[in-house]
Amino acid sequence: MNPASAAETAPPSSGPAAAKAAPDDAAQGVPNRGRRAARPSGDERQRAILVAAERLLGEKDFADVTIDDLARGAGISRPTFYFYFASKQAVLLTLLDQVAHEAEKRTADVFSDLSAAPSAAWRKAIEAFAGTFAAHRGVSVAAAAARSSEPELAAEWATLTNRWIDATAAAIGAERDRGASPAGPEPRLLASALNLLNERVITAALTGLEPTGPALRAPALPGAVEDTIETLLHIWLTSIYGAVPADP
Amino acid sequence: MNPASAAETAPPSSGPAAAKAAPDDAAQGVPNRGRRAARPSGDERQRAILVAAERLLGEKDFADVTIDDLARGAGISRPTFYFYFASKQAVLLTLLDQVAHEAEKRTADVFSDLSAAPSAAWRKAIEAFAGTFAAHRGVSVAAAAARSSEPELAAEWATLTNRWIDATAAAIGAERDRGASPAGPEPRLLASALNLLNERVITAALTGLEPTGPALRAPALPGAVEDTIETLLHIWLTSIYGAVPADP
DNA sequence: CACCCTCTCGACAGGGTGTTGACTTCATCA
DNA sequence: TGATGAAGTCAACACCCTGTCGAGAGGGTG
Repeated sequence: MNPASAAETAPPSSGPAAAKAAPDDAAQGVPNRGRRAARPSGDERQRAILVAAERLLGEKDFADVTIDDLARGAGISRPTFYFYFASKQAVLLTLLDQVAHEAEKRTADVFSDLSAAPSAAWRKAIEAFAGTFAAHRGVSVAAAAARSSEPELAAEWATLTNRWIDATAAAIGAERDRGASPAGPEPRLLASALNLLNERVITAALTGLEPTGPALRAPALPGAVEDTIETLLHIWLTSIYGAVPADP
Repeated sequence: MNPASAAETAPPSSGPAAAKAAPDDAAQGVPNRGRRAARPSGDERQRAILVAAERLLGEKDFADVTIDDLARGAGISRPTFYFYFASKQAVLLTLLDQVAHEAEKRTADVFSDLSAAPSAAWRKAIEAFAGTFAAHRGVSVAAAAARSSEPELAAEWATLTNRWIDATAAAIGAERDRGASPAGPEPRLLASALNLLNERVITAALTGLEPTGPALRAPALPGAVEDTIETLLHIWLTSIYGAVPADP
């Protein structure tokens, strides 16, 4: 049995390492970044830990996941876990890196056609934002939670959201420059607030138990998520393109 | 078994009507989450724990505060702590109750003069919101952080913010009824999003600045907090009173 | 074959949580 | 007054989780 592949219930028998043969693993089409071995390679083990972590984060809170869970999920012992990661947080950090990397692709050309159809473009941006969170619900929720007690995680999260904020601020500035949008708060300040708005509303929707309004309380209702996105879009559009009315 | 732990640490499978309060907490609006009051020295001890907790939360993360810290801060031993509170979380819950109780007063008449000067009224509301957070920075930040792993805390936080959301939604509905504001997203949906916006932006400001001291009162940059509030107000006003522009 | 380098885990140390059971105080009442 | 029982207190314990150490087991390489 190969502990790296799908062996879920890790055999606690430490005696004979059963996974011994498996000689021609590298003969296949997938080159494994140069390293190959009879017993599962370090790369495979490391990936197994990450896979186990993402699966466990779909089942329970990050705080409730122990290092033993991670290790057994990857078919190794707890001390061996420390050969690959310094801590639980380091695993989450790596996972967050992956999400950030994927998010970069997803949001690359989001603001390309702003002048043609602003409303549609902003909607695309918000949906890209929400889609990135939703596609990695466990990691997003865990990172948002652990952020407050883990400075490294907070820093990584900050750089991730700063990318969005920078892009948003640039887009707002461009809209003002071409006269499509009136003056208002400093673009970066407005962009920060709007992105924090999205972050909070979306994580609230993802965690479920939050005060996000009647629509999200009953997720069975069709259109609940669409209503939320529609509300976000309304706030983005009015705050970017609308002017503050004067008091009577 | 302790009298306190019997009441507070509710097993998830136990009776649903578990929040049966002790008969002696009718003197205040704050439910008694600790021990059932009996001896004055006991009350003082309980209060000493709460005071120590709020002080410690001004110095370090909630996760870094141990029960031993709390106990020693109150001049008792660790086991004695359990006579008064079932857990660290129960202490934070009680602190959050106090904040909620105080917040209720603070935000009672915030929307009274909306029709006279809408902009000024909404600003007052946002400042009341921010002021409540800032006045209890440690508790707010700790509760926002622990919320994700403590369902009871999440529920308490939800009822707290739901009060604001209800008031906001009612005010938005009133503005629409009197013709001051155009149609838009469902009032409660919009109110939820706007309140989550405030929560996130304000906690970000609270955690981002100095770890100690009244962050909102004396920020590093003079005017930084005013700018943030101004940005929030801009988003509130435009999203409540502005209409979404049509795409060309 | 000898050597090293990657990889593995049993065993330990340490710190945190929550519980137990014996003990002290003290108000109350027969 | 002395018995009673509830309120309050804590040393010691059981347990869980984290992180480390040192003794290895293999393959790759000369």
